[in-house]
Order: sequence, then structure tokens, then C-alpha cells
Amino acid sequence: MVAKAKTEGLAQIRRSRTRRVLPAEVRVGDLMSAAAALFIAKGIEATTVNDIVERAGVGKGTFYHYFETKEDVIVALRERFSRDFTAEVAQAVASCPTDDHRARFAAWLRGTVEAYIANYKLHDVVFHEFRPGNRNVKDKEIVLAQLGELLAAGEAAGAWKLPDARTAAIVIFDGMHGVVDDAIAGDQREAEPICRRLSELFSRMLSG
Amino acid sequence: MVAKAKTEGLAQIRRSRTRRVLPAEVRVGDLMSAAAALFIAKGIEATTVNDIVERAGVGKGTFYHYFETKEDVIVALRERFSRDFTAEVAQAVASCPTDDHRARFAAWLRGTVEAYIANYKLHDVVFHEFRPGNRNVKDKEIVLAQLGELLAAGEAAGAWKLPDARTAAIVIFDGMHGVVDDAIAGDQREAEPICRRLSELFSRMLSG
Amino acid sequence: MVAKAKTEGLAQIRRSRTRRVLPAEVRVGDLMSAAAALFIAKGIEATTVNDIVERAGVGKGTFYHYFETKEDVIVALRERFSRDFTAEVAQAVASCPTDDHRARFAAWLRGTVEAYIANYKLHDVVFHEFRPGNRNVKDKEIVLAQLGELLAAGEAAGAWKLPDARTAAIVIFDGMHGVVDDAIAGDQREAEPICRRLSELFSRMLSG
Amino acid sequence: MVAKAKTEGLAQIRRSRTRRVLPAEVRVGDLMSAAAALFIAKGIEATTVNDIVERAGVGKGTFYHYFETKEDVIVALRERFSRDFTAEVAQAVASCPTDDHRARFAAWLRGTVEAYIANYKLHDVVFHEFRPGNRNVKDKEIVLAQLGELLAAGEAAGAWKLPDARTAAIVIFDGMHGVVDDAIAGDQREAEPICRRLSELFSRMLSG
DNA sequence: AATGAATGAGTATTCATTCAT
DNA sequence: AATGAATGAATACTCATTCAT
Repeated sequence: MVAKAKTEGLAQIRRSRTRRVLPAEVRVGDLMSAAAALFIAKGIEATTVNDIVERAGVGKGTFYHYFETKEDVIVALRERFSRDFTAEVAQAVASCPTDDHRARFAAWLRGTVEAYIANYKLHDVVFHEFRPGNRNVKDKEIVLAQLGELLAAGEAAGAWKLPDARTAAIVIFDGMHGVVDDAIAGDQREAEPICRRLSELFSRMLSG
Repeated sequence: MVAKAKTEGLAQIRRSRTRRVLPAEVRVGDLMSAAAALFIAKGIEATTVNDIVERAGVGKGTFYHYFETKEDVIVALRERFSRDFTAEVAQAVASCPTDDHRARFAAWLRGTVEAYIANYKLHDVVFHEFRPGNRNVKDKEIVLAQLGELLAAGEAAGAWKLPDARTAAIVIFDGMHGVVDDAIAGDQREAEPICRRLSELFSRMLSG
Repeated sequence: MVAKAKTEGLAQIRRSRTRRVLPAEVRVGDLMSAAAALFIAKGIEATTVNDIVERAGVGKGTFYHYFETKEDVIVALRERFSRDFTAEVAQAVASCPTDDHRARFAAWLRGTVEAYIANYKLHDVVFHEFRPGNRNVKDKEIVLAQLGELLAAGEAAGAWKLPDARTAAIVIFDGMHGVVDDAIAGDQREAEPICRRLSELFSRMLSG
Repeated sequence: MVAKAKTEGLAQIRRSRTRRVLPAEVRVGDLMSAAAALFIAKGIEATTVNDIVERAGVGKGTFYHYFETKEDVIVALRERFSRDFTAEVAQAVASCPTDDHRARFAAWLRGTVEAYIANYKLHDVVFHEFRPGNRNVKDKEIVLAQLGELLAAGEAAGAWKLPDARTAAIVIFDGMHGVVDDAIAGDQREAEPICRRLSELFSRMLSG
């Protein structure tokens, strides 16, 4: 019988027949990780909820226990990404003396490039393949705010001078994005040379 | 104007049941324009092939006579967009004296910002809502080449000095993109102030 | 009777909108019976999956929950047919004394002709209107094996003598098929006279 | 442009741009041969009219000049097959003395097996994959008539005795079919051994 | 006679989500 | 909390046939 074969096949994959009760945190984490891996491998659209629960080793209903819709996972993934990303960069910046603004900017650049290189696949998939309303704008805003603050502090301290801080922040951030993408497309995955090239340009901009 | 319907109206009128044989060019143009309008209005996913043929006033088979899949129209639209885009900018640049490199760069920036503002909706939909691997990279390459040439010519003539022309081109192009997007998000749709802010930053970068 | 609806009626009644969870076996059976009835009535190609689920009283998704494609039902139907067919014939043969080989052969012939007459419509549709490479060969093999065994046993016991058992089995089986088809085409649906004519010929072959 | 590429590709395949006017016979023959080759290679359903005209090197309209529908080609192919088949066998039989009935039967068997081995692929596709109304019955009838006549003549001359000529003819013909199919499935494509095995069985049947 | 652009009815299949257990 | 059977709306694509040229 066709149906039997199919059912048995599924059963083989699933680790156990018993229901395991796990802390919600773990379940959510499993689901998100499974989704992330699949999104990267096959793209968001091509990844079905079935794929996700199968990879996470849970029943389909469980998915809908923790997320209202498929989009919810994406949003959650995005938030997690942004949180981790900014935290990492913030830490790198914080390791510099409060008043050495040039160093802080360099640390920001270095941290950003490194974090992006390390996670560009997830970034691409989660930020480019799906754009609901204006949330992603909001996510970008957080990152821009971080950079904007840094730039403003430096200007206040006389480390550099900027005609328009927001414009500069956007050019710096999107410019860095584009250059890293280009490097990756050319199989160049080292942060060092990329940062050097960007530093040169950006310090000109800041020095004015 | 980029990728606008040049042959609409006719299609609207044609509601008759009679079969009309038209030059392939016209048919393809009608279909692409109908698709573009709908993609902008409803998004790519929400636009069905039925919608497209209905708007274009042709039978569904005709669509598949000219395009193998729905994705094909998007690719075609992308190509048309890039072609028109660069042509427009090239024209703007060409109106400047060959040896006035600052002016040529200013013309490039102005032309680019204007063309982008005028067509960002189609651009967004066609370049962001759909990902065919690396074609968009190819499309971007054309635009970057245009800018790269301009920068190289200026440098050769001693108008400015650049450590790395490609990095500069990417930062300028993606930075400009981001700033225009931000302006549009803030309902600011005039090219003038945007160009002024960008000029300031970019001339610093070029002057070194 | 081969492959007849054992669980129909229930499906007919169930027109309610409520979701009913049934044992997989029953669902699969309902779906297969509905498909069989429609295939016989309208042909395979003319029967849509919609027709099937409507007749079975389930949602369309349910169909694809149990079968991967429309062809799968045909394959399943074929398997069920062969299984039921051989079981029926085996039972008829088993009712004869183990050592009366002539009687056993007669029982085989009678059982086969009767089962075929009773189900030739489903047989035709399922085995002739659709060609999946070599599976039907496999299905035929089962039937041939059954007959081959019977012939071999008789020969071993000296009831008859055969130069080549496989050739004989094929001639007997395909010959019987052709003759029954011819009778049915002539609106002759009684097993008795058909068997008599075939017996005459076959016993000559066996007696040598 | 997508459309252009597609059109050009087709143009490449087509040999010439000029319309060649050929005798209708040739055109029909080309079309039938192209169809036969494709039917064998891909199956009837999977072969489109486009495939056929492309392979035949003519425009699509030309197909509909010579055949009313796609089915028409199949019917034509079937008729050609039957005509050639019976003609070949008739010739083989005719080469035997009019009164040597055993020899005539042997010639019939030999001719039939050989013709079938040589053309079973086309036979399968054309007679098994498509069954419109009762035409194929008619085609089979021709073949059966030929054999029936031969059997009747032999009986009249006292060469053998048959209880029911039609039953015998069917068993002989379908039995032979099945045995040849089985041999081919086992990669045995020589007529000689097949005929020997069949002769043995059939002569028993005839001798009674 | 020959062509191939134009047509559109027709259908299998997918997959997010629900809910009975 | 966990499951997975059940659902059905929604859509891209095929291809035999026609007919303007």
C-alpha cells in the first residue's frame, strides 16, 4: 500500500515514538535553527513547514504551538540576528578607550565586517528574501542608530566633522555592505584587507 | 523614464474576440508593461499570469509563446530596466565637456538619483522580490562599470585620486542607493537636496 | 470478487462539513474504490483527482496525504487487483484434492475465467490504459508463477508432460485472456462455455 | 529579449527559410515516420504535435493539412503496420505448396514471430497505448481472419482437427504474442528457438 | 500548399493552517 | 503540551487546434 510505505518512512526519520516534553526555550531554539539551516540551503519559499518540523524532529502541531505563522519564524530569526549582531559590535567598540573616537570607529568597522562575513548567508536570506511592511526598516534603524551615536560622539569631541550624520551613516553602512558582498562574490573572505580599503575611504569622508 | 509602457492604450481598447497578429516586439512589450504595472501594484507573488494576460489583452497561451515561465518576465524586466537606466545616465554624463570630470561626476550622480527616484518602485519589485542567483550581480556590474570608467578617467586626468577604484564605486553606488531609499521612506522625493548631501561626502572621498 | 468497494456507502453518507479522522486503511480503501469506479466509468484520463475526492467524500489534500500522484492510485489498484485475483484462484484450486492434478487445473481455469469475467473492466482500465514500464510485467509474473507451479506439480506427478513449462503457462494464460475478451466483445459472459472450449484445447496441449 | 532567443533557436533547427513544395505522399510519410520514432522514444502522450513537426522539418500548419487530429496519425500508423504485417506473413505462407498445410502453418508462425520481433516497439506503442472505440479490434480481426482461413483449410483437407477454429486462432495468436514478449523481455531476440517451442505446443493442439 | 502566431480550456499539485485526539 | 490527519484555496503551465498571412 502506498500510504503505509509513506507513513513508515516518516516514522523511520522521527527519532522516537514517545512524546518528549522539553522546555519551551529548547523547542523554539530547535525550530529556529532548523528553519535557518533550511532557509539558507533552499531559500525561504522553497522551505515548507513540513521540512522544518521534520528537521527539528517534532510534530507539525508543535510548530504552531510556538509560532503563529511561518513568517513568524523569519521575524524571530531577524530579531535574533540583529540582537546578536549589534551586541557583538557593541562589545568590540566598548573595548576601546571612550575618548579614542578614531579607534572606536575602526573597531566598529572591523566588528561589523567580521560579523557580516560570518553570517552573510543567514543575513541575505532573512533580510533580502522577505520584506514585510516596514519591520526590516526598523531592524536597520537599530544598526544605524548605533553607528550614528558613534559618529555624533566623535563629532562632539572634535574628532571629525560631518555635514549630515545620517547621510554619512547610511553611506558607510550600505557601502560597507556592498563591498563585503563584492568580496564574498570574489571568494575573498578575510576581514583585514576589506577593512583597510574601507578605512581609507571612510577616513577621507570623516576628515573632510 | 525607465521601462514605462510605450504601447499601452491600444491593449486596453483591444477587447474584441478577434485574433490579431502583431509584431513580436509589440507583443513582448505589451506583456512586459502589463507585468511591470501589476508587479508594482500588487507585488510579484500576488500577480498571476492570468492577471498579466488579461491586462495585456491577449490569451494565456500567448504569454507562454513569448516567455517560458513567469520568472522570465522578471528577468526581461530587469534587463530592460538596467539598459534604460544606464542609457539615461550615460546621456546625462555625455552632455558635459569631456574634460570636466567633476562636472561629469556630478551629472552621473544627478542622473542616477533622478532615475532611481523615478523608478524605485519597479526597481524594488524587480530586484528585491526575486532572487535568481547571480544575474542581478551581472546587472549591477553594468552599472558599476559605467561609474568605474568615469572614476578612472578622472583619476587619469588628475581630477582626483583613489586608492581603490572598485571599492569607491561600490561605496558610492550603494551609499547613494541607501540614501535615496531613506529619503523616499521619509517621503522626500526631490533629487536636489539628496544630491547636495551626497556630493559633499563623495567629493571628500575623491579629494582625499 | 476482486477489488470491489467494501467500505462504500459510508462515504456517500458523509457529506457533512466536519472533519472526521479515520484509520488510514479505511481512507485509502475509500479513495481506491472511488477511483476504481470512476476509472471504469469514464476512463483514467477523463477522471480528475477532484472527481475522486468528491466521490470519496474527502478533501483534496487528503488524497495527496495518501498518494503522491494520481498514478500512484493506479499502481495501488493494480497491486490490489493482482493480490485479490491470485488469492481467489488459489482458493478455488485449494478446494481440490492435492493429487488430482487434472481437477486442479480445471479449477484454476474456471477460477481464472470467472474472476476475469467479473472484473475485466477494472482490469482493462488499470492494466491497459496506463504504462509504468515494467511493473505490469511484475504483476503478470505473480500470476504466471501460480500457474507454473501447478503445471510443474502435475508434470512431476506424471499427470502430463510438457516440453517447456513457461511457454505453456504463457500460452495458456494469454490464450485464455484473448478468448475471454473475445467472448465479452460478443456479449457472451458465461464462464461455462468458454471453459469448455479452452479445456479441450489445453488438455490436448498437456496430453501431448 | 526572451522571445527573440526562442524564435531564433527554432529557426536554427529548421533547415531552410523557403517553403518547399513536396509531393503529398512524401510529406505524409515524413510526418508518420517522425511520429513513429517519437512515439517509440517518448510514448504517445508525451509526444506533442510540435515535436512531430519539428522532427519532420515542417510547419505546424502542415501537420493539420494532412491529418485532422493527432489521433489520426496513430490510426494511420496502425493501418500501415497491419497492412505490412499481414502482407509479409501472407508472402511467407504463399511460398509453401498449397496442399502442405503443416508447412503453411509453420510458415505462418515463423513469419509472424519474425515480423513481430522486428517491429514490437512500434506495435506496443501503437496498439497498447491507445485504444479508440473498437478499431484495434478490427485490426486484430484481419490478422485472425488470415490465421482462421489457414486453419480452416487444413481442417478441410484433414491435416488436423479442431473443435473450435476461432478459439484456437485466438489462443495461437495471443499465446504467440505473449511468448515473444517474454522472450524480448529476457533479451532473447531470435525467432528460431521461440518458434520451436511454440510449434511443439501448437502441433499438439492441432493434432488433438 | 505552407506557415507559425495566437488561443484558452483544462488539471494536477502544493502547503500553510486547523483541530480532533 | 504534543501530534499528524485533514483540509481546500490558489495557480502555473500544457498543447491540440485554428486561422490570418
